[in-house]
Amino acid sequence: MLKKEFRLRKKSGFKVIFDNGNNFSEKYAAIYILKGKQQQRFGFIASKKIGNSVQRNRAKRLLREVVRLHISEIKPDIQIIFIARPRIRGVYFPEVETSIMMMLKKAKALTTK
RNA sequence: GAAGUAAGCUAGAUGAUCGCGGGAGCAGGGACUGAAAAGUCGCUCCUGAGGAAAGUCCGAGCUCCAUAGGGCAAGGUGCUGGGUAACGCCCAGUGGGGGUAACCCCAAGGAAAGUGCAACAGAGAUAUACCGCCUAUCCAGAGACCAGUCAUCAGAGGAUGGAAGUCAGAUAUAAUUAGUUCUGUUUCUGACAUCUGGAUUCCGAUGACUGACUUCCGGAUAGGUAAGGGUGGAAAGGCGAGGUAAGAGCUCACCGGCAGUCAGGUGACUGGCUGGCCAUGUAAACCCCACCUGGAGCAAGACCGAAUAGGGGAACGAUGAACGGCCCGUUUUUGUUCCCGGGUAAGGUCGCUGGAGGCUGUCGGUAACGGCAGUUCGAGAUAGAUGAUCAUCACCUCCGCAAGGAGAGACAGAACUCGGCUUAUAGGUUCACUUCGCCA
RNA sequence: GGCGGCAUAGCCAAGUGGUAAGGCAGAGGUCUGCAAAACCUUUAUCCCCAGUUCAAAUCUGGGUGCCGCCU
Repeated sequence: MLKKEFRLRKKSGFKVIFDNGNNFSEKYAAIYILKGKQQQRFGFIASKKIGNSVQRNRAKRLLREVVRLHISEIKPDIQIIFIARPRIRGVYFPEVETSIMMMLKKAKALTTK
């Protein structure tokens, strides 16, 4: 779990990103991404397609863990919404991690070293 | 040892690193967000999912609507007694059903208050008479029997006869002889048996007619009957005996049900005695009886803050609104609906967890449960915490002689809080009991 | 989180305990020189599992899936 500072907590915050952001997707998740001069924030969504509440919570925790471990690599002025997809059920963390990081790199959300 | 029955327990453990929610303490100097209320950012310690947290099916607390009131309607529950804050839950019993048994299951009041429904089949579905059985009368017919008449046939019988035969007698004759002596032949008479013939009569059969009687069959009418038929889930208690024209609880024995009564039990109910014989099923159909239920739900509701408008027009309107089925009653004074235009749409805090709480002991109670004493504090989020990685051990499966290796680990995530029910669930484990087999 | 509703053939659907209407679509056939139209035929685990009843799509209980309302 991220600190509250880095969470998207308002409905309008989500709405702005959905309306103006770019979207990417891959096997385990889809993302909406918005770059600009805002506070760095992240949101996580798991719909009922994913499964019951245990499976939905598990999906969001995996995505949060990816962000937590790699937050220093992500650009500081960016807001991202992660949407879990049904195939994430039963998958272990390392596989999700590599997959998500590949996508973020493709979306140019990482700081260039 | 095998197969079961029942009641429980558990729901991997330990450690390390990096994180998250909550509480307390420290720092209270500051920084940031915001219009404000308020929130975010540091360190230490403590703490952080379940037996079902689930389904939301019942019951309560709590909050608002009136201090939650009355009647009707509507809904729910439904053997008895107890437990409980309450319940549709639990315990103990009663009755019924299942199982060899341990044990399990049952929405189990009333069908004799009334109404409805019971398709198809069947004569008939809550009362019937179709077939059948029985009685009486009538009609027509048939068969058998009786009497009479007629006809035919068969049989018995055998009159008057006929034929040939045998025997006896008489006569004539031929030959013969002593001799009508014997023999032969002819004719006649008699007897016998055979064959033929068949009158009257008798008996029988068949047919026709007449008369009388009885039986049977068919039909009609008037009744009696509910044994039997066959349908159906269900056909007027069951079965047996007596009884009857035929039958029938018509009578009787046993069983079952009902009513009354006596005894036992708090009661459901059980047992005994007596009586009479009537009752289809369905109430998870309406209904009757007893008991229960006011409505909404923490997105309840309260407070703080910001913005704003107590805007304009039209219609309805005290038979209004609160009041969510109706009436009464109470309260309120403007209310409701539609149209036009404007504003807001990233509010916050409390409610929020110490409670019908857990654990231990003891006492009462068959038990559910309750009393008393001691002890203990175990989540409180709001885009919604409880996670990720690694190591060791334990359990299960597979490979392997082994060392070891590989894999799997269920159902499922608090959302105001409790008590239940129901549903999902890999495995592991404890105690008690039943049946069968084997050994001693 | 709370409250409420629905489920009948491929689709739309009627159905008051007693044989599951109807329309569209599909398939086959009749008709036609070929089509269209018309006509005929055909297709049901009444979401699932139990219970009540002689009998359940219907009544009752439990489950599954879908939809809607309340900030």
